[in-house]
Amino acid sequence: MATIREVSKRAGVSIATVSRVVNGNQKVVEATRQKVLKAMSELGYEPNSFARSLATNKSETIGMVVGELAGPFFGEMMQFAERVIRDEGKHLIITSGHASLAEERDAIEFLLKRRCDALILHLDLMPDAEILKRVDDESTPIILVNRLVPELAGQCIYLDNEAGGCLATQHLIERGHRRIACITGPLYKSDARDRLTGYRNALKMADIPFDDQLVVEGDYLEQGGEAALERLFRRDARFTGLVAGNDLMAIGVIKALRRNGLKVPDDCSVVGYDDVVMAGYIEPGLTTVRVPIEQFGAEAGRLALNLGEGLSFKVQHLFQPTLIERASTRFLDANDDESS
Amino acid sequence: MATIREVSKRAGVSIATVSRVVNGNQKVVEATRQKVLKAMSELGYEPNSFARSLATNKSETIGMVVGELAGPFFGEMMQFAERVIRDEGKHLIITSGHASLAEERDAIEFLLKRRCDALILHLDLMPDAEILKRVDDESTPIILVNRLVPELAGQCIYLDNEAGGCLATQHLIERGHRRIACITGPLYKSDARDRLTGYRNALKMADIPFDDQLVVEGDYLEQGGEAALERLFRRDARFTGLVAGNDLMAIGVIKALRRNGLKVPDDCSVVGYDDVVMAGYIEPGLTTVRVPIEQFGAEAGRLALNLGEGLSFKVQHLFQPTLIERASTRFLDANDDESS
DNA sequence: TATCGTTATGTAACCGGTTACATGACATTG
DNA sequence: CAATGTCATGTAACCGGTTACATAACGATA
Repeated sequence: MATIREVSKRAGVSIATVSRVVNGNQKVVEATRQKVLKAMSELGYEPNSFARSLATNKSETIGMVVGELAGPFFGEMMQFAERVIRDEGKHLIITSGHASLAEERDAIEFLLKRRCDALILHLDLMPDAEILKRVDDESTPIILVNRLVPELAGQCIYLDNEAGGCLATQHLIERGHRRIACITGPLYKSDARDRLTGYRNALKMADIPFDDQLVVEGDYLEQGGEAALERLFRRDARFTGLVAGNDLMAIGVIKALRRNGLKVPDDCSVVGYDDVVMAGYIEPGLTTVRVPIEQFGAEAGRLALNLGEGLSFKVQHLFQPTLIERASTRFLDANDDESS
Repeated sequence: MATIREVSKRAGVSIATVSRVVNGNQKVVEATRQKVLKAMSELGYEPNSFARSLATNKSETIGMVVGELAGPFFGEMMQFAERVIRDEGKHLIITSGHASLAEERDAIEFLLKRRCDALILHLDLMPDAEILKRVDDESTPIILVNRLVPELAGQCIYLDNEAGGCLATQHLIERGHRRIACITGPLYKSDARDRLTGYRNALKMADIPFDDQLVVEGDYLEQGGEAALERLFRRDARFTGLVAGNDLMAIGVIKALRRNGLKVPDDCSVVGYDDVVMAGYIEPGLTTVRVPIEQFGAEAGRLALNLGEGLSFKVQHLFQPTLIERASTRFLDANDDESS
């Protein structure tokens, strides 16, 4: 593998001149430039990225931590982030937090050691306080996706989850439902709390009294959705519609309803949240709140490039959810009443 | 950020000694070692990975090219590969080939520039010859996943696709089907050809004559599955069962059958291939050939570590498919005959 | 006690770039 | 024509590690 010195010798110039040609940021007379380019291509020269990074203290690399590498949600986010970042000739290193706080910390350390120019973090478990401390301690810019830490709003890409929770609930209210159950995500997560607040707001706007017997805390997992539904049944809660904190739980709910001999949407309308790929494939198609995950990825990538590489893309931080209507919700007929 | 010289000064030793302590490969007297460790932790020293890579010409990084970062197939592969690689303290850089030959080339160049210690490639479009040439030219070890290039068998992790195609077909034959349609993947891909060969073998073993009117070439996409089915219909082909080259096409087929007023499995049994997550969620659950994608990921990771980092894991190269029976296939009754 | 071998540690060259500063060629100006 | 400024290019220090080789300290042996 050719070095810059070999190129300089062959072109009959100094290494500094070769460096200038390679980086194209300083003036070099055209004739010299051509000599250098010729020598470079003859030798098949490729600059050594380690040497460059050592000298410049820049890695041209963005690090990313996701919850799971598998799973539709993260896949699309990575896909779009990588696009944006590679288009600028930078690299994306992805690591997984594997859904545990220790692993999240580990993944971050791992990327910091690599001296990434910026970090895009999708953290499920790390509390705000710890994130803030890290941001203070480290000089590496940190971008947070799908999460709003108020003190760090300028570094966050997030969804208006209150609006999303409201949207899902209003969809059912508009279709005549008044007894609407809610299976939330884990309430230590702000997005789960926000979605619940949206649910309450929608009820209030429709003058439907809030009934805490209709609310259960879930865990964002499919099994958790089933379990939450069982809990509602045990309470003898009566409802004609249900909003789930995410699609996975909604899918669990639909399965559990079916197991109990109930049909969706005939006996109960169900709304999900996220619009994962599967939502369009299950039976019935899941009505859900769409999170623009591709845009999350792309914008997080751009923000990382801005903060870490000194570029200046325009970045949208706050996104609004939209409702995707499929077949899991229906209008309540005049003669329908409460179902279990 | 502290450097090795600062640590050496603080500990009152030379930089070489610090380096020895950090790498732990040469003898250092325990008392000295402790002094160095103390200085290191007091200064919060982290070795600069660029400097190290520059000196050793090793990056401690494995590069990976996948077709798409999104999508269930690749997600799981990445997940398991990353696990294995990170457990050894190495890094995984993932880039996407974005389903185009130019992008596959680009992705490889990209990783080579980074001087990865080994490359794990999931290449859809690059022909064998080009891969062989690259392997010859580059000194970086290359691992191929889900693909067998005969000359490079020791660097491949692959499935017995002939057995898989046979398995899917036999499943239908055992259930009384004799007119079995086959929608293949793109036949320039060896896996698609192998699966087709498996289909033919199964027929031969059951003394069912091969009928090329029952075979259509597809493209491994959902839409392509629908289109392929339409083509079978236009031929007036009659069959009671169908094996698809992958799950996506099988899903397309099921949709198209339903659009034509036919029920699965009542009017036609359908077998997929891959066992993607969705296969378990669609209605009816898809009977399919399971590709052990997690193992592909893990083994590819281990092989990369062996070849690129000098480790010596035991690696399994060839995997056998298994059949997952769900609800999209059924026994043919005595009174059933040909459908559409 | 002189000599030798062993072994922990130090010295310095090297990896391959970037870049501040020096240099020298040439044009411009009084 | 000397002085000055401009600008392309060269020189060399530096980034922060690794490691071959040199060195010094010490114990063993004759």
